[in-house]
Amino acid sequence: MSPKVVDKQKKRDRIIRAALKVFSDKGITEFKMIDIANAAGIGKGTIYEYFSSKEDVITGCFEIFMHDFGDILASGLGEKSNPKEKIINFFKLSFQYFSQHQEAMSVLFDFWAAGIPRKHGTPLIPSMKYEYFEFQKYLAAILEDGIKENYFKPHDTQTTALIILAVLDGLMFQAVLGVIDIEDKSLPDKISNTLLEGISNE
Amino acid sequence: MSPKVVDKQKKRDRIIRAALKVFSDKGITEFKMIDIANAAGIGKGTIYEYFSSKEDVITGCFEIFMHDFGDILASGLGEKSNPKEKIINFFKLSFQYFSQHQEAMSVLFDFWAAGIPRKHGTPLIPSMKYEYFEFQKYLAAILEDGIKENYFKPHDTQTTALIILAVLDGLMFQAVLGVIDIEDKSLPDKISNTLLEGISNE
DNA sequence: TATTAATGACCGACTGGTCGGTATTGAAAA
DNA sequence: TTTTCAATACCGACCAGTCGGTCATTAATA
Repeated sequence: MSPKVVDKQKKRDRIIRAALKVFSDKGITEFKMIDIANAAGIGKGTIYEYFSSKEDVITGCFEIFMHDFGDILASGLGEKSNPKEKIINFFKLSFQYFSQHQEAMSVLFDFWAAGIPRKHGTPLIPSMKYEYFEFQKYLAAILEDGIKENYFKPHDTQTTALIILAVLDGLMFQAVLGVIDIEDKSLPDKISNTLLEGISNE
Repeated sequence: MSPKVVDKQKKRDRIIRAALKVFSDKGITEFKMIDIANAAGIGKGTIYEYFSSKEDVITGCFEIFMHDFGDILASGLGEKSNPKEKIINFFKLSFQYFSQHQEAMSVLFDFWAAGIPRKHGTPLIPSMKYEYFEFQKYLAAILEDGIKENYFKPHDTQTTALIILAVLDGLMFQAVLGVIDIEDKSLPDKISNTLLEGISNE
């Protein structure tokens, strides 16, 4: 009377991991459902037991992706370091994460593009804007602390937070393009130094 | 004995303009050839008189796009201004261009994603990396001048050039996402000020 | 044996590209 | 001036291939 039973969550996760791998090989615009099935070692129909549609797989992956990355940052930027160190570490941790998950980087840009609102129709990933605001708030809070504690001069922290995110986005793009080397350990320092000290003479 | 003759280049251009409009409505991953035909007021078959394939239309548009933008920069950053002003103007001109061509911004990210190399197969826009290097060289040269003329302190100009491009990429993304307002005239100044002076206290 | 999980053959909607035919042009012939 | 005609431009119905999603069937489990 007891039926066959599997760990639904675990299997869903296995499909997502397979999907992320497929995304990095073929890109979000090119992959087929059968690719994921093959990568996960299951039948195509089985995917539909865990996801309602192709779109659902993509958004599911995006959520896992952002969640993972957010966790890395939150646990890496502990309370022990000062605001200046936090900003430096933000870049270090990001670079580290992406160099350990090279396949995630190119996927990121497909997600980015899929989050762009179009004149007609909803973006594929509507939560993108929300996620972005979360990161902005997080960074702006660090900057505010830094001003209070005299590490930073008073400035528009919301805008600076966006600049920091912009730099990170742009650099990840350059890494995927092959313009910079994500493994270059001196890069995070150079970047944070530029942002902190500027390039102007005096 | 003389056949009907049309200005091939002009018509090709008309198709590209129509395509750019379609791209911004539907995105590069969603548009159909018939969309472009309708937008250009011609038959679908006619497109294939001017382009060999759907892909060819996309890469053709990319080239026009980069060409246009490069021209704007080259003519805007005249020889009369000093290196510091040039950096500031780089952001001003870019913002101006994209606020005047809002439809181009979201297309830019589709291009970006289409330029990303995948493990299997060639990227849709292989010239992306090359174009990026061109912009980097251009900016690095301005920075070198600035160091020589004592506007900037000595630093790694290649990396800074990439940071500047990264900031621009990231901000355009934010604009498309609706996180920042591209019309905000104070933004280019804030950004160049941050890059020039830094945020550190002393 | 009851119940759930897994499957992959199948369906049908969709679309890139083709191609046979039509329209337009302007120089040359009448 | 008018007609002719060959070269070119244009068109959209059609074809062939593709792929997301379904569901009847089978397998596994307790």
